[in-house]
Order: sequence, then structure tokens, then C-alpha cells
Amino acid sequence: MERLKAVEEKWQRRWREARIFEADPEPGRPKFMVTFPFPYVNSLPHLGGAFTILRVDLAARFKRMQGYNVLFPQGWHATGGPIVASALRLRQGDKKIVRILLEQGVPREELDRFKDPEYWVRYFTREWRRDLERYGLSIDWRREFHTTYLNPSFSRFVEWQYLKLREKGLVGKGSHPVVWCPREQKVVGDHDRPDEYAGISPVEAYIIKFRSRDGLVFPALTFRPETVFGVTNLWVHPEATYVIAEVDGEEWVLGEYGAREIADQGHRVVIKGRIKGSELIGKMVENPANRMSVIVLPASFVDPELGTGVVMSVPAHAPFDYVALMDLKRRPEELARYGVDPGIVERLEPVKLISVPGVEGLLVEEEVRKRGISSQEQREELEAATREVYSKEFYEGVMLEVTGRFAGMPVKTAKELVVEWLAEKGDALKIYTLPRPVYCRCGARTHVKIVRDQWFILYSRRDWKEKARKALAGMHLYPESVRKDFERNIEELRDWAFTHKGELGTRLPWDPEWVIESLSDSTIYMAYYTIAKYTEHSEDYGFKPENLTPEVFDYVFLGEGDPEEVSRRSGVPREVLEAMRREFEYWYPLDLRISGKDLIPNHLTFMIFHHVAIFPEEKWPRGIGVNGWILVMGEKMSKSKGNFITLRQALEWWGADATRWAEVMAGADAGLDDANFEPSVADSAVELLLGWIDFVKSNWGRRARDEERWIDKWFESRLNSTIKRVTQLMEETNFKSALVEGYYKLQEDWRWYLKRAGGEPRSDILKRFIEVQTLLIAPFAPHTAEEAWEAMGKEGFANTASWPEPDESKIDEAVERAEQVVIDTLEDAREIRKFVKEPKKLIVTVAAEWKYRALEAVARERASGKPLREAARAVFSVDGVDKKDAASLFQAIMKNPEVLARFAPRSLEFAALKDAASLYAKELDVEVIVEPEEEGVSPRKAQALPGKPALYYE
RNA sequence: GCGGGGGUGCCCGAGCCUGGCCAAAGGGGUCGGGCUUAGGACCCGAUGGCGUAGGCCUGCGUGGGUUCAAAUCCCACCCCCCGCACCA
Repeated sequence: MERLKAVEEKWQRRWREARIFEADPEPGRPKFMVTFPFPYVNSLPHLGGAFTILRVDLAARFKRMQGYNVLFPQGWHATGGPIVASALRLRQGDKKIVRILLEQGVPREELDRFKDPEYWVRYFTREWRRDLERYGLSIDWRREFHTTYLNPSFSRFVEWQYLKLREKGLVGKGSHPVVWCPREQKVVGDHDRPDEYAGISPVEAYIIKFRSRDGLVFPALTFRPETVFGVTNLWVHPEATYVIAEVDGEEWVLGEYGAREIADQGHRVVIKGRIKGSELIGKMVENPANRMSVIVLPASFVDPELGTGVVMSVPAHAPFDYVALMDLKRRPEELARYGVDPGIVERLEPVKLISVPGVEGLLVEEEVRKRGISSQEQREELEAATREVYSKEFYEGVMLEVTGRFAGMPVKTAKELVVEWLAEKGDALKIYTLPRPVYCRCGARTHVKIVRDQWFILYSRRDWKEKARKALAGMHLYPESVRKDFERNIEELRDWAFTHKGELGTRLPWDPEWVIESLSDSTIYMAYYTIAKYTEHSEDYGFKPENLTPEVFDYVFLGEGDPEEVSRRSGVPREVLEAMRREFEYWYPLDLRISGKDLIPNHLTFMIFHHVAIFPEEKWPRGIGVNGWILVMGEKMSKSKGNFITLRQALEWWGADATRWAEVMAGADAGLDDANFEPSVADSAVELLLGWIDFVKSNWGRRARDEERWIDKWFESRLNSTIKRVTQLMEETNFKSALVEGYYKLQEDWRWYLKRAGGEPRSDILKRFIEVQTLLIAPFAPHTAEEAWEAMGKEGFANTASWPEPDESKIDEAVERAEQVVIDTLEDAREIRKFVKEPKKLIVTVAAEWKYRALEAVARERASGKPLREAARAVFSVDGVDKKDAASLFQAIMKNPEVLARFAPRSLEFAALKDAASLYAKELDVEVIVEPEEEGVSPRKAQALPGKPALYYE
């Protein structure tokens, strides 16, 4: 292990010294630009990110060996909330953050500095770079940068992009619901909440106003306005305190929470007083849908801190209501306590207003019975029943007579119309609320607020989508099967709220109280890599970040304006302007972006949109590759499961090459499947890599055998066809398959070759094998490959050597098939041997010449698409064969149709088997005779088929 | 709910698009053998069941179907994972 690490350090140093990964424009030389989405730098890299970026490196190294001028740059993302949130939590003394930082290897005395978000950015960009370098990535580090106002040059670039979008009319203003913390006065994203509240977002709901005779409004919150026709009563919590508030000029009674929420959604709310729930019980209110008078009753399931705290009761269609009503009926004494005549409740019966095919009575009743629910305290069961009833009735239900004008409509349609109708009369309104309580990290209860004046990117514009589709159509996708996902994403992408407050990022140039949100500042930054060499080191080039005016970018990226003029006005030297323009022109478009599958619906789709908005068609991205996530030992990485591995740990345990190797073997093909990293694979990779270096050292230049043997042809064919297959797989970014073919299968072939050649390879083949094998693994285990390359006494680096070219003239499918017959026949011979006691001799009979002719005829028929039975009839029309022989061959083909794909020309099979006779003798410990059927002595010779010689032990 | 990915032998994992070379590659594990003072590493063999001649039976989530032939194609169902936005 230490030996491997020393090798890695040595070659990383030499690469650095030789600057082989620093790429500059070379007019006339084909280029290849490949990128990895910059990671968010709030923690150290782990195996997950390492996995995807490794695929980028593999593509880069492969293309470099193919002779391309390859640019692989890397930047860092700091935009957004998590870093700010963590720094804040640290300031508040949050133990968890302290623990996380210590786990990441932050020295205790340095902890205080992380109270400043800026320090997080500086610290983790440095640590990421350190890890990635040790990982052996072929990055041009001169183009490194990070985002946010902490990097004014990049901020200038982002501003330019948004000014452009605004010029083109692609941004606009609107309102948007967010989860809001009233104490901290800010939006509460997932990272601002304790974990158990992650992922809960605002949902649409409706308030239906039930009015009492004295004009008090009871705002019942519901997700199913269409059931208003079946309301038997309202529910309030008897113990809760409600507020009386003036809402948009009416007097409402509702929970305090609901009052806050409504106030934040554009309604004027003035709290006038408070009232206990119990005091509301017994009041009569009017159902706005049918003018019926209904009573307010107590229910313990009502949460006054959810929605409005007032619930309309539809026992026929809502399990909670049904069960609460039953509860009440059983306890008349409870009602008496509130001065309600139990007789009234006794008379309340569910009103059925929706019918579902296949359900006679009440679906609710069925569900409640099925789940054995008897009390409203069984929340969990009731919630499950509710989900079931809601979805069944929503998708299959039809409105009944009692719903008047809505009768006969599917529930799906009626829902909208009922709301519309009630809203017009002023009896209903739409609001947003949270389906479950959500607390902010600060401990405050959050609610939904509608943010006004929010800025949107107008992705819904048809003309924009059209261009995005066009760009997609011109792109290579790896794998191609994700194309339909992208098409759908482009189609369904809605306008995107792209600004925030109080987070890291770049300010919106024309409305600086807003900061551009993280996904939105990361859309075309790949273009920035092409010039980052200059802009990130502006002092070396005689300008300052503030010189990067929109005009400068217009010139560099769009070729607009006269360089002399732009230089004079901006203060950026003319030669620098022109150099940046040349870089961009040379490197762009982006050839390949490789990412995890999670970025398909957002970042990658945004990238397409923004490129087509800003750049001319010839600069639109050319390719996207995606891969799944990495699992460790079959499970998602997580600290609690104990299978969380940081890149740093992996490098410590296995070094770079073995870690890379194991990650590739985990499943680094293109696609959406997740890969499974097994530490044991990394363990054995260490040995395997050292083994290859040793093999090269002891075999390079070794003089073995010079004369030609049959098996040499086979191995040369295999070697060259392997190169061909691996090259194809590398092109498709199917790296695991490439490694399996290019290493494991090739090694297997080599072992067979040695066995067949009696341990003596032909000298020139040995040499070529060592070269090819080293080059084929060079992208995967670059350090190991260099070490081997050096051991061969080669000049330069393996990693800049030419990718091996297959010698087509040496690829001979027939030879490969013939040798396969040798391999399969040995298997068969072993199998049969088990059943023969003390055999002395094995007779291998190669089928008669006419059988080959017959099979060729059948194979031709099959190739033209005939079904097997018909094709096999071709045996009857072969010259000079009698009917009986033909018939038995026909039978044999029908029984073993696989021989059709297996047989080789007879002379080759014969030669191969003859050559293998000595091996067979050794392996089976018998004397071996290979004979042609025509002159055969074997009693079983008639069984011989092309591709399947007859075997007989005696 | 909508959309996507998946369910293969003790474990991991190829194959599935383009049906037969599939009892199903390759690892790992286990068992046996070689090497070795021993262990490790390495090499060879075995690893669904039955079978004294290459065969038969069972088998790739479940149940059907198409076909001379299905892990592969079609239909239905069950289960797991992921995305559905303001979040990197």
C-alpha cells in the first residue's frame, strides 16, 4: 500500500512539473472540453462526488490519449444558504455543527473562524483541491475559481448574464409561496430546519366561509371544497384559544396561527380579541353552498395551530369527521357540558354526495372498519384512511344529486368549479398552507408566506423552450436513453424564482436587495472557465475585476464591439481582451458535461436553456453524460449506517489508483443505475495494480519464443478486437464495461494464451500485450500506468501516449470462434470424464466436411430471417448427401441450435483442436487423438457437429 | 397521483434493446487441491438437484401469454429506490 502511495506521489509531482494538464488553445488541433458541475463546498468530498468526477477524469484522459487538446477545469460553488446557515448555527453554539466540523478534520482551535461563512468557503475550497489532486485528476488548476461576491470577477460575469436575460425579456416579476419564519423574518429552506421537517412544502388549500347569524365568519380550511355539500357541522377544538380578527373587513374567528398565515398572504388582518373554543360550540352557522344551518361541535383531532383551526365536517367522505361524529354520539354527556342538546347530534347523519364505482355504501365506513379504527385518537390509521378515500374519490368519484348543478360531474372537474362558484359569491378563497407543522431551526413555528415582487426566470416561454429542444436534439447524450427525460423536463419546466435574500451569492444588478439563487448562477459558467485563467489573476494581466464591464463580456463571448474601443472604455488591456476571446472561441462549445442523475431535472436543463438564450447556436453544449449515485456495500452512504467514506479516507486506505479502480468497478457506466462500491474490491485492486507493475518489470524485454504457433493468431485477434471494443465503450463513457473488457477479460485471455502456448508467449506478442494493457488501464490507474511505462524505459508519460489503435488485419472472427470451440470442448470433455472410470484415451472427432457445408447453408438462411425450422431444411438440398444423413443432421440442429452461432470453418476447428491436443492430454490426463469424421475410428463419430466435435473415451 | 430507475444464483454483479452459443460472464465468499515450516499472497478445480457419456429436472419478483425456443418479447400484478421546484 505504501509502495503504491509513493508511486502516486512521484507521478503527481512529475505531472505537475511537466504541466501536462494545463491546456492552452492550439489553433488547428482538435480540442475537447469536459466538465464536472462544481461542488458545493460546505464539507469534504466523499465517495459520491468522487465517483462522478472520476468519470470526468476518465473521459479527459481517454480523449487526451486520443490526441485531443483536452481542457478539464474545476471550480467551486458557495452560493446559497447552507454555509450561511451553518455559520449561524455555530455562532449560536450548535453542538452538531461543532461535531461535524471536527469530524471533517478541522482543528479545534480553528473552530471559531467558521462562524464566518467566508471562512467556510476558503477552508473547504482549499481542502477539496488538496483531495482532488491526490486523487490524480487531470485538472488544469489555473482556471480554478469560486462563486459569490467573494469573487468579484465571477460576480461580474453572473451580472452580465442576467442583464442579458433581462434585455431579452426572459426575466419577470411575480409572487410565490414560501415557508416563512416569523421570528427570523426569512425563508426557511430544508437546511434551516431540523431534519424531521425536511421536504415539507406549501400546498394549496381552500377556506370556505360559514357565517353565523350575527355575521361572524367561521373560515373552514379544506383540501376538498367539493364536499361542502355534505357538511353536517363544523369542528373546533374546545380547549383551544381562538382569535376574533378583522379580515379584509369581515369579522373572522380562527386560530392564531391561521391569522398569521393569512396576514402573510395578502390579506388585511387586525386581531380584535380572543375566545375559547368551548364558547363557540353550539353556535349555528350557514353553509354557503346550500344555505343549510349547521352546528359548531367539539373535536379533539382539530389542531388549532394548523390551517385555520376551524374544520368543516363531512362524515360521509372524511374518516376523521366520521369517527369524531361517532365519538360524540357515544358521549352525550360531553355535549351537555357545552350546553348542546344531544338530540341534535343524534339526528346528524352522513350525507353521501360522491359515488365511487364498486362501492355501495360509504367508502369511509369501509375504510374505518377495515383498519379497525374506533377513536379519533388513532391518528396514524386515520391519516392512512384519509389518503385512501381522498385519492379514490378524487380519481374515480362522481358527484351525486345533492350537489345540485355539479351532479354527474367527475370529482376532478367539480372541485375547481365549486371553488370558482363559491369564490365568486365571496364565500371561498384559495390559500397556501403546510400539510404538517414545520419548525425553523430557531425553534419558531413557520407558516406559508406569499413573497411579492419575486423575480422569475420565464422558462415557460414557448419560444425559449423551442430553442432548448433544438439544442437538445443536437446533443450527444450518454446514455441516449435519458433524452426523453430531458425532453419532458424542458416541456414541463415552469418559471423559476431565482432570487433570495440573506444568502451568499451575487446581487441582482438592477435590484440589489436580491441575491441570485444558487442554481441560477450556475448555468453558463462553463464559459467562464475558458477565460478564468485571466480574470482570476487580473492583477497579472493589468486590470481589476471592476473593469469587467458588460461590454467586455459582450466582446469576449459574443464578439460584439471593437476590441480597441472596448479596451479603452473598460480598462482591460486590448491583448488580454483578444486572448480571452481566442480562448473562448477555441474551447467553446463545451463537449461533454458529466453529472449525477440528480441534476437532470434542474441544473442540466437550466444549462441548456441559458446557453440557447445567451450564445449563438455553434456554442451550444455538445454532450451530457449522467450516472447514478454510489452506494457503499449496497446501501446509501450515511454516517448512521457507518458506511460513509470520505475521499480522504479512501485515499488513505487504498491510495488513488485502487480507489479509482474500485469506483469504476462499482458501476461507472453511463446510466441511471446506482453503483455499488465494495471496499473488498479496493483491497484487491491494491494487489492487482502492484502485481501489474511487477509483471511488467519481470517480463518487459524478455526473450521468450520466436516461432509461430496457432494460438498466437488467436491472441493477436483477441488483443486487437479488445482494443476495438474498449475504445467504443470509452467513447460511450461506459467505463466499467471498458475496464472489464480491457483488463479482466484481456487478462483472462492472456492466461488462456499462456496455458495454450505451454507458458511461452511469442516474444513480440508479449511486448505488445504489455504495452497495450498498460495503455488500456492508463485512464483508470494513471499512476500505476506511468510506473509501468517507466519500467519499460519509454519516453514521456503513459498518460500522454497514444491510445492503442486496433490492427484490423489481425482481427479474425473465425479464428476466435475456432478457439472458442477448443475451450468449450475442453469443458465438455471434463464433464463427461466424470462419468468414465479410468479412461486411457480420448478421441475427438471433427465433423465431416459436408456437415459444415450444410450448416453454412442453414446459417445463411437464418441470417436472411427465416425461422429455425425452415432454415434448417436447407440441409436437405446440400449436394451429395443422402436423405438419411441429412435428416439426422436436421434433428441435431433442432436440438442444438447454438452450434449455428458457434461453428468456425472446418480447417480452423481442426487445426485448433489438433494444436490443443497436448493441452487436453495434460488437463484430462489421457492420451488424445483428434480425427476427421470421414476417417474416424470413434464409435461416436456420427455425433460430431460443426462447432461441437464428438468425444469418446476409452 | 404524475414521471423515472430497479427486483438475476450464498453476496455483489453482467446479460435484457437485437429470443437460441444461458444453469446464466466476472468478482467475493465457501469447499477441495497445489505451493509453503505455518499463515498470507499466488496458482488449479468445485460451488441448484439428479445422473457411470455431453442428458434430465428446477431456475432470473409473481401470475398469465406469444414462440419450435423466453432471464430476454407482450399483458396484469406485487415490492424497493428516486424526482415533482426556490434546494444544493
